[in-house]
Amino acid sequence: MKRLTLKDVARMAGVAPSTVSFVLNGKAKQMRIRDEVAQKIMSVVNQSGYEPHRVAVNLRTGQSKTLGLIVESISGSFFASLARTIETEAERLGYNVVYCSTENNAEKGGELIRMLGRQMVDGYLITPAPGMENEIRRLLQMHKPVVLMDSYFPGIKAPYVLIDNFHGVQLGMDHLFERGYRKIGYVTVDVSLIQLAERQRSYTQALKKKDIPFRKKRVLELNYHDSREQNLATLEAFIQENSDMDAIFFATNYLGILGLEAMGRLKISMPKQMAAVCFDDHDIFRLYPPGITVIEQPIEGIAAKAISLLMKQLDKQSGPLKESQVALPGRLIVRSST
Amino acid sequence: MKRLTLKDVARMAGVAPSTVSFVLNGKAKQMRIRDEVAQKIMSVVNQSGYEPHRVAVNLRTGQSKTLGLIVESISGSFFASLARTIETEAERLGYNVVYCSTENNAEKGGELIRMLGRQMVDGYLITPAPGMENEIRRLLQMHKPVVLMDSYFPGIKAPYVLIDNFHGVQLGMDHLFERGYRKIGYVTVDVSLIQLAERQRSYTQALKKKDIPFRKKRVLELNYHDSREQNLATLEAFIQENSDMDAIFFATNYLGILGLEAMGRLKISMPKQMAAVCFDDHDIFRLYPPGITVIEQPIEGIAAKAISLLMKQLDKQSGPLKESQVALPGRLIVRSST
DNA sequence: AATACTTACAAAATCGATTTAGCACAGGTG
DNA sequence: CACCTGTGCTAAATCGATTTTGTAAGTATT
Repeated sequence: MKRLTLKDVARMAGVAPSTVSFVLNGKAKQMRIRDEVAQKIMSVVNQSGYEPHRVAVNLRTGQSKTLGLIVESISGSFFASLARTIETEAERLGYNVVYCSTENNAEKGGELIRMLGRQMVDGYLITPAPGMENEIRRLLQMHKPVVLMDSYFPGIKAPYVLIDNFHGVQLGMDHLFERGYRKIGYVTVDVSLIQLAERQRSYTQALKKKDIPFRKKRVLELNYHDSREQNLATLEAFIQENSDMDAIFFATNYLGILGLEAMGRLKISMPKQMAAVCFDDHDIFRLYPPGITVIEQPIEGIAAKAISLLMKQLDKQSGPLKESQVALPGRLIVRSST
Repeated sequence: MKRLTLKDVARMAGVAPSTVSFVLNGKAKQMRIRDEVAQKIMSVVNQSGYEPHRVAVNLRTGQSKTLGLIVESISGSFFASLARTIETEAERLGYNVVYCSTENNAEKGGELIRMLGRQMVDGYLITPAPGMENEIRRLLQMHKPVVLMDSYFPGIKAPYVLIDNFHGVQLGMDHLFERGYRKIGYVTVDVSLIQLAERQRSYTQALKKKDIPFRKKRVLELNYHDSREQNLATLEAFIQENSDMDAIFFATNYLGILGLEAMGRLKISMPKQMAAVCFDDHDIFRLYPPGITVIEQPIEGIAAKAISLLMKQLDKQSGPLKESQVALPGRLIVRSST
């Protein structure tokens, strides 16, 4: 009934525990174990179904074979896809993943990192939220393997993987231009994330390239800490004040959903009265009539690349990681909102 | 730079490691440690910021202070709310949570349970999928603490917590009756989950109570393994064949979303031509015009109760758990689809 | 023939905690 | 004075692996 231990296996095979360990860890050659003995051990292991005790291994080696995945919100769809890919990818490499969400709360983020540290995860995959700078700096200082996803901090030189935000917005803007839209509004939010800045920069650049004058009135920056209702009201007012707009670009899917609701309330028909493009896809954009045109993030790609960067760090420092800042292209999905 | 160990603390306090351990684990009284010494130790611990090495504790005590949460799909909204509550609740009790999704795949579910077992989680919170019966039975046999959520297996006497499905459907049906609907269809899916059976039973019972004859034609059972497109087509056909229906009850939110799409395609306006009620809420039901009336699951309640049942099992068997099969009432949220 | 070097393992230390058994001293009892 | 009982702690065993060191037997070298 009790768990089979290495010692048991050793006794059954008539050898010392260390010998079994060597064989199981592929050091048979190195330790000059006879093939005969190694085979005997392997057969005992297979028959008995012995599996090493992870905790004991962890204690001895200091390797937990566990990765920590810290995301903003565990309910987001971004996380959902991310988690799936990361989990399967990690499993393939013999790693487990523990998830944590910061709920957009820097304090909680730091606490989580420390908690995971105590739990002894081998590496961190983080979608950084404002305020987590110091914790991440600390991780780098302690030479813990880290990869950031979706965003990064300009001052901190940690490897990261994200969508090419500039290019993504450009795709959307080009698409709008192609369809003949010119009076294009932009809705963003006042969170100091680099990717939001980048997206907005791309918006203004796109206008400039088309020689369309930038109009401050056309840009709405919502307040992150305001209530949903309040933001909805602000957004409605913005749309009404810009009644001559023919399209709106939403900087995040949260904003896009808000926009859907606002336009629904104002009985503005899409795309007749106003077109809409949103950065980052969402279930609802597929289903909501008439379907919203979006820039889709290459989430699987991001996850895969992030894991691979992390593994490179875990792999007995194989040099200081060149090409460690990666931006993957997004994809335009055209639906009926444009 | 290195980690502080118990031994270090002991040396700093001028006592033996065991003494420190006793004090830290609240066994000072029991072991007759003088208050003076205990206080000295505590002050050293606080000043040095010592924290016990979880892995070592785990190895010695066999307690990982970790719970395994296994859900169908990590992207579902049910999971999202569940995970949040469970995580905070667990943290409060000094436990960590690792998540896993079965992706509706029994084989993967079993594998996960075994993986978690190797990882040595102390207890399991599971939303069971068909085919996981044996793995769950095995857990019970090994006297592993388990609590099922959202569903259960009639043959297996494991504690579970779920919404009162019968009552929930009744709420929805009563609401439909109240609004004058009589020709009510029912859409379900052919997964052999007890909660689906229960919901359907409630539907037929509700009709009977109102002396409305049950008509087989009004019930559609979609095929789980069919593609989304195929099911959509089947559903459209069903709606067209039952053009005299005045309302549809969808048994799950997945089906409800499918229904939304079907009715969108058929240009059936809600609630004018046909009303809709769906079991289990979803973001989209709030946002999709005109808003779908739903039975909301008391997810937080389920999570809290499940944790508490699990803790009772972890608590040095405090008797064989009476009141271990809990059904919590759902709540009707009336929106404009009825 | 004595020394050195391989070979093929075994023994023991180690990771960082918990827990059981033990030990020295003080005070009380017969 | 011998014996027992508490007190207040320490020493050592333990959890289940990995890894370093040790060692006996056989072969090669001088």
